[in-house]
Amino acid sequence: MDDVARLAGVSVSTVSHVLNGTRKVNPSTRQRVDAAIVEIGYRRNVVARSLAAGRTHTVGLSIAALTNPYFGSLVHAVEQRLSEAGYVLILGDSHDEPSSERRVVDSLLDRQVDGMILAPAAGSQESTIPEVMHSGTPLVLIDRMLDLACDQVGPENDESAYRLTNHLLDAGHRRIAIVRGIEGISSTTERFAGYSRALDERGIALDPHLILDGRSNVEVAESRVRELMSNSDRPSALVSMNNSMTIGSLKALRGLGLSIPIDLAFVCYDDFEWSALFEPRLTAAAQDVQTIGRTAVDLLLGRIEGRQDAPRSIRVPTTFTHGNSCGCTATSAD
Amino acid sequence: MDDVARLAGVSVSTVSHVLNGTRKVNPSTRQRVDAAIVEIGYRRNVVARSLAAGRTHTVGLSIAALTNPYFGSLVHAVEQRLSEAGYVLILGDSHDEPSSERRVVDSLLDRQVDGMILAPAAGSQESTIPEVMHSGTPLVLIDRMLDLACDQVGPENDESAYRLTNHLLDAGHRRIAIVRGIEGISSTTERFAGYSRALDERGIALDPHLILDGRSNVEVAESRVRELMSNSDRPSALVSMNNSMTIGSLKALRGLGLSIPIDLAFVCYDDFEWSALFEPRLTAAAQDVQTIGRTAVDLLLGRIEGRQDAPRSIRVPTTFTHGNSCGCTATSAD
DNA sequence: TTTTTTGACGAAAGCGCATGCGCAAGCGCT
DNA sequence: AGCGCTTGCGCATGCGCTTTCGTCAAAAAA
Repeated sequence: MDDVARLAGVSVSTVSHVLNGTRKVNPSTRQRVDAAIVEIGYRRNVVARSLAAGRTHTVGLSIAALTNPYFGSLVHAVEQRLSEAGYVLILGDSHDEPSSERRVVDSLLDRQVDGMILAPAAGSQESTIPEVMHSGTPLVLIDRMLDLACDQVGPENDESAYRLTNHLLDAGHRRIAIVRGIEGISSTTERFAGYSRALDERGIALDPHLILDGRSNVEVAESRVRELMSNSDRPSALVSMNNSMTIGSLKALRGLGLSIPIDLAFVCYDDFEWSALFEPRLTAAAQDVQTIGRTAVDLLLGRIEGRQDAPRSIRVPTTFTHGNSCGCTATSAD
Repeated sequence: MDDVARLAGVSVSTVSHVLNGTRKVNPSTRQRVDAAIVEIGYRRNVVARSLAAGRTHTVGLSIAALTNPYFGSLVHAVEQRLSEAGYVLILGDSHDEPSSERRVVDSLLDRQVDGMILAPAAGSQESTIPEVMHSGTPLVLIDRMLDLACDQVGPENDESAYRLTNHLLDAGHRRIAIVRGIEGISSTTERFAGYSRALDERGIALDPHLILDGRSNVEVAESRVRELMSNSDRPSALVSMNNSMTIGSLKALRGLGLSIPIDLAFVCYDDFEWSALFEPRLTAAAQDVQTIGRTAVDLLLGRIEGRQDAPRSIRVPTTFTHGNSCGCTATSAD
């Protein structure tokens, strides 16, 4: 920048101002500066700029498990919105482990991110999120809701699970099994609550044998479902609580040579891009990942801009898709 | 840091040195410093550190299309390796557009990334990659190979496509159609070359009607395949050149009520996590995304560390999976 | 005792920018 | 001519660190 200033015959502050448009500069001067910039091939140093200005135009995203395509889409949505707003994305994966999450978060904080979006790891350490809040860095939680006073955006869980379960109940099923996701996160808890509520309303008691913990891991889900379905007293229906659980379940069923919906009615939370070409078509509650991501970014940018109102907690509704995996004949049934 | 130094009764340089372990410090002093750090709740400012030290410990990744799950996995592999090495990932999406790519790359360069991994956008501007090379920032190209003197790592294309095509030829097919990906990238060119070569070796001329350009877009592929298969003189086999093309093709076939492999033998480049539960099971050449990502990072870190040898160009082989979509009876046939 | 070596640390000069403060010149006005 | 006002720009400080150079005392060698 010194060189540019010298070549253009102005001071560095003027160069800085034409670069940022932070104050009026005489058109002719501006041109000289621009020319000098091109001639030298000058490139601004954003690190120095960040240090001097106290802002990095950087947002950190700590994702729980990049392996999950759901989070992949989330990253995509977030990146897109951020870059539109002139921010840059720093990505970290916590592998759903509290200690990793801690490292990621610390690293992001050290890097002076202007804000942070966090998909809490399962069993996220008590201290790490409060640490962020305490640091003053704007924060919004995504996907998994916590009982904390900060902005959050996630999918509608309870009602969607309730609806899926009810759909099976309406079709006459009474022994409905469930494969849950990983423990300790709101998604799992709330979706399970919706399932319980639906059963409860019909006076059906929860049967522990029908409650499977797939721990959000495809292999685990597969083996649990395989076990369940190898018994003689199989359930007549199964509701899967997230995409990994669905893949695991389907693998298990396929492995056992069972077919949907003949041997088992099946509905699931989360949908897939390829579900349209899958037989049977899945009856599912699909998340609107795009909206979740965008909303989170908008919320965050608002805070960065200085918004001071009370924390908001936003739920993005799911879309119910009726396929034939549930085995019911209704077309637009509920 | 000033505060810490004051509280510990030492100079800032000592604090810096205990923080970084850059010179011997008397244990008792070190403890005083550590205590002061904890007491104050001090957190290092990586931005200032980067400015002073001239290194950011940051690597930029410009991906061609985050929407594609393949790139999602790539991001995951890269992030993992980087974080193991103590680096942080800055992510940008070029949406397969040269102008976007330009912006992303410039932004990364401005941010003083220590190195950069780039999945070139289709039709990447002539100038943008040379710009990076010229800037002196270590660079490795990923997924799509270019005719440039820099490190590159991508999948084996030609041979894999050759093998897939040959597999169909061996089964007796003679009219074999192909859905290609987006133009102007090595993956498309090389895979097509493999296809051509296979046909050529059997003395079969290329039939323009059987060469479909899906432009790496699911919808485009779907409509092209639909067109093709609506004709009376259908091919007896189809080879799809990447995962989006496969989804598009399958959608089209399903839409037309055609079934694989009865109405059409099908093989594809790229495999899916869910392909195991898909009927028919796909005969496919699967990329080893994990290896590609890791290799790229290792290459890059080497350069960052100062390696100066000639640019390497690494091809990661694919894995051939024999399903039943090809309609042939052989079990381990080729 | 004197000299050399070594270990432990401080002072200060930047790194490349942003930005508050201030100065000078030009303007219309009284 | 004197006044306030605007426009256009330079000076200099500081953002929070790293790192070179140098100091000083204690230990080792002479």
